[in-house]
Amino acid sequence: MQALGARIVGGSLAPGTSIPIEEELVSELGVGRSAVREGVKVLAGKGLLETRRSAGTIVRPRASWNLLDADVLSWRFEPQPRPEDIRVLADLRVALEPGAARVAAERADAAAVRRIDEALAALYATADDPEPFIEADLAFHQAVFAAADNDLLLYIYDMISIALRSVRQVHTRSVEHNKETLPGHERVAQAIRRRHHRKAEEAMRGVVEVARADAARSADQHARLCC
Amino acid sequence: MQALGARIVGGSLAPGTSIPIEEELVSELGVGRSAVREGVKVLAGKGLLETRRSAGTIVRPRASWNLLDADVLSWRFEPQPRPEDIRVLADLRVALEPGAARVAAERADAAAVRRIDEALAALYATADDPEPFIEADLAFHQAVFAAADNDLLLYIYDMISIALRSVRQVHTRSVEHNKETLPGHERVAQAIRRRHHRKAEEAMRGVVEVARADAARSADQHARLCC
DNA sequence: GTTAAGACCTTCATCTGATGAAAAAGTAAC
DNA sequence: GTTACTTTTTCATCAGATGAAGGTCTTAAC
Repeated sequence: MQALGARIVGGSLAPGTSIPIEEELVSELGVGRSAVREGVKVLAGKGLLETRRSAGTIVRPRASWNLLDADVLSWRFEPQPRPEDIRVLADLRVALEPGAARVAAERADAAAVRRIDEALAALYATADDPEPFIEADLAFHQAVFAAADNDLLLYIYDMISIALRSVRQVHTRSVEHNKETLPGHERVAQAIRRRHHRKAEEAMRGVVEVARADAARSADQHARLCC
Repeated sequence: MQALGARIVGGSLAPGTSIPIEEELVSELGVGRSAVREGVKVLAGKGLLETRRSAGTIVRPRASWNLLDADVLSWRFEPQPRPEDIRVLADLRVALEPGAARVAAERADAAAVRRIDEALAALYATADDPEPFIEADLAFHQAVFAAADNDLLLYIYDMISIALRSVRQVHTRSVEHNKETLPGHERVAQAIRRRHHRKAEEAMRGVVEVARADAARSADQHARLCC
C-alpha cells in the first residue's frame, strides 16, 4: 500500500495509466495476492485507484483523490515538498485560519480559552529554542481550532499540521524571527478571550500572512540554493 | 465495508469496542473472509478501525477518523443529519468560505472569473425553480473555490457540498428566499472580478451568515415538527 | 500462598489454489 | 463492413492451510 501510494502521489504512476496486474505486483513486491488486493482496496478507498473487472486497475484523476487523507498528504509533502505545494499550503492557511479564529471567538468556552492561554505560555517559554517552538506554534493554532467546537474544522487543521511538519525544515526560522511572531499570537489569544470575533480574525490574518510571506521567501531561497 | 462503516459512524458500534471476529462477520454478512478482510482494511485506512493480532479489531476514537472522507461524510449526513451536525456544517462554511473568496480574488485568472460569471448566470436563470437552484448554488460556490487555484481548498469544498446535498431537504427554501440571496452572490462575483479581496471576503461572509441563520431556523422548526 | 515459566488458545496476517463473472479482444459468417 | 459468437484477460470471491503475536491458563518451584 505504501509503495504503490507513494508512487502514485509522487507522480511516477500517472493518472489514467493502469498499474501492473495483480500477478505482476505479487512478484514485483514479493507479497501474496491477498496483500496486494488489500492494499489496492485501501488505495481505492482513498480515491487513488479504481478497479475494473477484466480491464485492470487504473490510477484515478487527481481530482478524485482524498487530498486530506493523512497518508496522501504524507506522500505528497514528506520527502521534499515542491515549491508549488508550499504555496498551496500557505494560501490554505490564509483562507482558513482567520475564519477559524473568528468562529473560535464565537464558540470558545472557558476551558477552550484556558487551553489557548496555556499554549500561548508555551510559545513564550520556547521562543529561544527553534525545535520546541515549532511544536508550540502548532499546538497554539490547534488550540484555536479546537476552541471553535467543530470537529470538521479541527480535522482540517490536523491535516494541515501534518503538512506543516514536513515543510518546517524549509523554513530557516531564527530566534529573533520567532520572537517577532509573539505579539501577533498574543493578540489572537486576547481577542478570543474577549470573544471579539472581528479582532480575532484580523489578528490571525496578520499571523498567517506573515507566515505566507516567510514561506514564499524561504521557497525562493531554497530554489536558488539547490538548483 | 458500507455496512460496517455506516454502523460505526452511526454510533451503534462505539469507539473502543471491538467488532465481531472475522469468522462471525463472514456468517453475519454472508460473505467470504477475503471480502471481510478487504472491507476492514479499507475502514482501517479511513481511520475507523484498528486491527491487532490476537486482540481482535477495535473501533478507533472519533478523533482519528478521516472526517473529510467522502464515505465517512455520507455515513454521517446521509440518512438524516443531526441538528448538531447541521450547526457544525454551517459554522464550517462561515469559517472557510469568506477566506476562500478572499484568496480567490487574489488568485483568480480570466478563465476562473468567467466560470464564476457563468455560474452566477445559472443562479439567476434557476431562481424560480428550487431544485435546480440548489445545484446552481453549489456550482457557484465551487467556482469560487476553484478560482483560488488551490486543490486542497477545492477538495474541502467538494466534501462540504456532499454534506450540503444531504442537508438541503431540511431547508424549506422558497422562491422568494432564493431571490433574496442573489444580490449577495452578485457582490461576491463582482468583487472577485475586480480582484478586490476584502470586498469578496465581506460579500461571501454575508452570504454564508445568512445561510447559517437559515440553517439554525430550519433546524429549530424541524426539531419542533418531528419531535 | 505466591510467583514465574511454560503450554495452549485465540485471532489476525499471509499465502495458495480454485472457481466465477464481466468486459475486452479476436474471429468468423453474412 | 457489420454483426454475432467465442476466447481471453483480469478482477471478485471463496476456501483451506500455515504462521505469528499476544493473552490466558496451568503447573511446579519456592
